[in-house]
Amino acid sequence: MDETKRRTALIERQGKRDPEASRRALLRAAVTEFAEKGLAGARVDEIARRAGVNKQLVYHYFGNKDDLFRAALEQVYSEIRAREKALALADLPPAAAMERLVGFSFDYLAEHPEFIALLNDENRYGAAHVGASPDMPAMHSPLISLVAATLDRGMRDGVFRGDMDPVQFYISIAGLSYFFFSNNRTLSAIFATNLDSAKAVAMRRRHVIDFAMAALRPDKSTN
Amino acid sequence: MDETKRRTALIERQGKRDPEASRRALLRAAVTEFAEKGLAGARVDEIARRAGVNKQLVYHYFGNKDDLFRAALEQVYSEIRAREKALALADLPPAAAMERLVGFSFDYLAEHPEFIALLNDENRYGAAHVGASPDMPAMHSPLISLVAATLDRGMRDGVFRGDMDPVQFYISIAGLSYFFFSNNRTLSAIFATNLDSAKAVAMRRRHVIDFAMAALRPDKSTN
Amino acid sequence: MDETKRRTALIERQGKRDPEASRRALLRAAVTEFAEKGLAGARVDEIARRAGVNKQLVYHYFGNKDDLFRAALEQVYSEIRAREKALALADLPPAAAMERLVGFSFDYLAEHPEFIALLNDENRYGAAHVGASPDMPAMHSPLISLVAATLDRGMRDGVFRGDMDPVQFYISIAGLSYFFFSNNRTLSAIFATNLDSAKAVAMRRRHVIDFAMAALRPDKSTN
Amino acid sequence: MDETKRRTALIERQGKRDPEASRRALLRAAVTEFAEKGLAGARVDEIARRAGVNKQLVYHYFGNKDDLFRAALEQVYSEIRAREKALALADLPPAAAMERLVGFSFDYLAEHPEFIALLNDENRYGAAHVGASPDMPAMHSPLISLVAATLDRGMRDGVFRGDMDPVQFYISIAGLSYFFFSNNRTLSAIFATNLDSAKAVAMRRRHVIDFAMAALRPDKSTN
DNA sequence: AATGAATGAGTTTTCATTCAT
DNA sequence: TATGAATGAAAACTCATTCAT
Repeated sequence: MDETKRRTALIERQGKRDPEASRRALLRAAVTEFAEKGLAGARVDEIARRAGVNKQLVYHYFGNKDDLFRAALEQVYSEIRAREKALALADLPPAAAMERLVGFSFDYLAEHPEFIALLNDENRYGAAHVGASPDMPAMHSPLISLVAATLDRGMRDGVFRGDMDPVQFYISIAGLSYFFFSNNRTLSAIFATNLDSAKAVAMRRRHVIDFAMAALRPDKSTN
Repeated sequence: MDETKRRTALIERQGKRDPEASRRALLRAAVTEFAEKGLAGARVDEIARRAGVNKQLVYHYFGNKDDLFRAALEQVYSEIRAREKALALADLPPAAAMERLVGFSFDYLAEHPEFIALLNDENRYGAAHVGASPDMPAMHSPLISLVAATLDRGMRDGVFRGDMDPVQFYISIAGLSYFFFSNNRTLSAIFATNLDSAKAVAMRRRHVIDFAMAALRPDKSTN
Repeated sequence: MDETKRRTALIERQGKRDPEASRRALLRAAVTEFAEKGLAGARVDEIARRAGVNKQLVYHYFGNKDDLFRAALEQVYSEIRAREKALALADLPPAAAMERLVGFSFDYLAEHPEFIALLNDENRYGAAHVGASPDMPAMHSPLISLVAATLDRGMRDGVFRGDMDPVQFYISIAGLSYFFFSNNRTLSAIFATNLDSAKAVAMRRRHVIDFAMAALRPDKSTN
Repeated sequence: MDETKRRTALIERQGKRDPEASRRALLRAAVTEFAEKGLAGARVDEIARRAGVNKQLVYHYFGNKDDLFRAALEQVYSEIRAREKALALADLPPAAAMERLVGFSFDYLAEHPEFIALLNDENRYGAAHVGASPDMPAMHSPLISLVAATLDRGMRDGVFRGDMDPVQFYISIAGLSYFFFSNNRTLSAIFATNLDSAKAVAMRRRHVIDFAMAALRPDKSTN
């Protein structure tokens, strides 16, 4: 009895013995640590420390470091997917919808550097974790459908050029933003400016939207 | 005589007693290993093994693992810079010159995955190595001048729109190609296609050039 | 039951799962290894082996080799301090008390060569570890108070000369014993005798006490 | 001819190709490095660097690190021996001679910390190097004869007590000075004073001479 | 569910020494 | 005599993972 009481007190005091909370804390800590140091550079010790739980729980909940990375990756993917779902582009005219999509894509990367970091690492190792997940395409088909539908609407309306492949277009608009953020530091060094400032980011945002929309214009010169 | 011959053979076979060759071999091995595994994942042992020299020579010639990474980075940067210098865009009309520049940028990344890999790692660690190198901006100014000059010529000729910032434009054309290669594996998984095939690469190449040139066209609709 | 018994046996045999015992074993092994080989010559591997624990525990419990040395040093200092406290000199008349102190000082060094060895090393490196410890003076003030009090009593009684500085005196009596032990081997070589024999040690002990007490006598010739 | 000229120029320019000078430089560098870092802590690379010669010369001239240590030890021993020989105590009355001897012993250690450092290391390793040198006792007999002769003269004159063993006495006066210097840093820490200052050294010098001479006085009280 | 202790295999780095000229 | 290159063995320290409770 006494022992039980002691434990209960401990739990209440420290907020422990909430398995789901421990799991969540670990996952959040993993995303941060993997983003900062990469898969190879991240430390299991540090992840547990950040999460405020015992290191062994990593193995208890996730199996091993690699599986924890996979879970972290799925976590960030599912977060962006959820945000994309909420975009409601169908309610907007095609040009406005597309601008919104490009802007969202830019803003999301601006606000989620950990997404970029995890993706880079995953690509370094040949997308071993993502590749092992058979439901990846299904998970992302809504996105490509969204792009395709908006492109279609714009083409039908005559505001977009008629020969734009949705996958290529998606990669292009993603690339315009992604590269700016993922290589921000070396670009800053190369061009001897600080591309990390709020002003530089805002400028880039305008350029990206403008650049994408310009590329999408019908080619009047061929008339 | 025989002794001399034996020795010469030994030297040729094993590449001994040629310090410059040892250094070069280490640097080449470092580029490969760092590209494959990243800074944290790369193994000094493995680099020495690949180079066929004693591990201690890494420390002898380069100081430590970090400095070796810096040297590898400078190596790949200087290689692309050398190629860029040989472009001779001034001899071409602006549109052709720009297409060539975009095409080159794409092709170089296609052929040099190690450049992308090293750059990604450098950015993960906040460009610590590039930032420490004071001659980085100077090293790359020729490139941005090239873009600016070509843009200027095209704008003067009226074949390019008049409001294109050269730095933003450079980042955009680089991003269109870079993202495709750096994230090739996850993109392949997401879209359930193999973006690594020769055919997919050729298609992407056409798209990138087309996309960039389209964005560069003067806006006829505002006439 | 059987399983429990087996486990208990295992624990007793191997000393597992007793963190305090592991720590103590490491500290004891460190004192020995550092005494034998010095800070630079000591091997962390060997310390762990001697202690019968995993090498990593050194880093787990003590941080690094240097901190382990510091801990070993504090250990030997605290041991001699504990012994000094137990001397109870105040109960003896001054001359007897002083003889006892000098004798103790000699005996302690005779029985604790590791104390000398660690001290020598600490001095070689500029007392970096001791210097970093702010409670060193406090730790040793009882000793110097003891010497000062005994000297005072003897001077008041007229059995000691009146102008003896306690710090200088302490250094002198320590030096008379310390040098004999710390340089025992080279002295033996130089004088072509074995100063390590029980007989030689006993002779030296008599000499040291006699020498110190003689130096302490009031100077009758000045009457 | 041309080759010869080139070499001569090289020699004159760099002062190389003077074997004896190289040897001397190495020995001097070895004494310093071993004194600072100890036998285990000293680096052959560093010794060569300090001497300004190629590392291989260490092996060429001295065999290996251990033999170099032996040579360094013999070097410092022979230096103090030379100084002791020049003392000319026989010309002074016994008390003055003895004061001079004690003072010299103190001053030499004050000015030659490297002697103390090398000796400490040699003792740590069980005087392995000194023990291997068969001419050690012979090398030092002049010293002990000097002490014995001076003691004898003083005893005959009645200014020294009659029962002082020369070896014990030598060890005592050496110890009074040696311990102060060898343990200067820890003593400073323990007593919370700086025993390294010129003033503290001068004070100690007076104390040591006084202490030794007091211990040497005939015991008037037994009359 | 949770923990602190413990481990073995590895990783960077160091270093005395030898090689080839 | 002198040198720079090269090496193998070992050192400190790290880290993912498992154990015992």
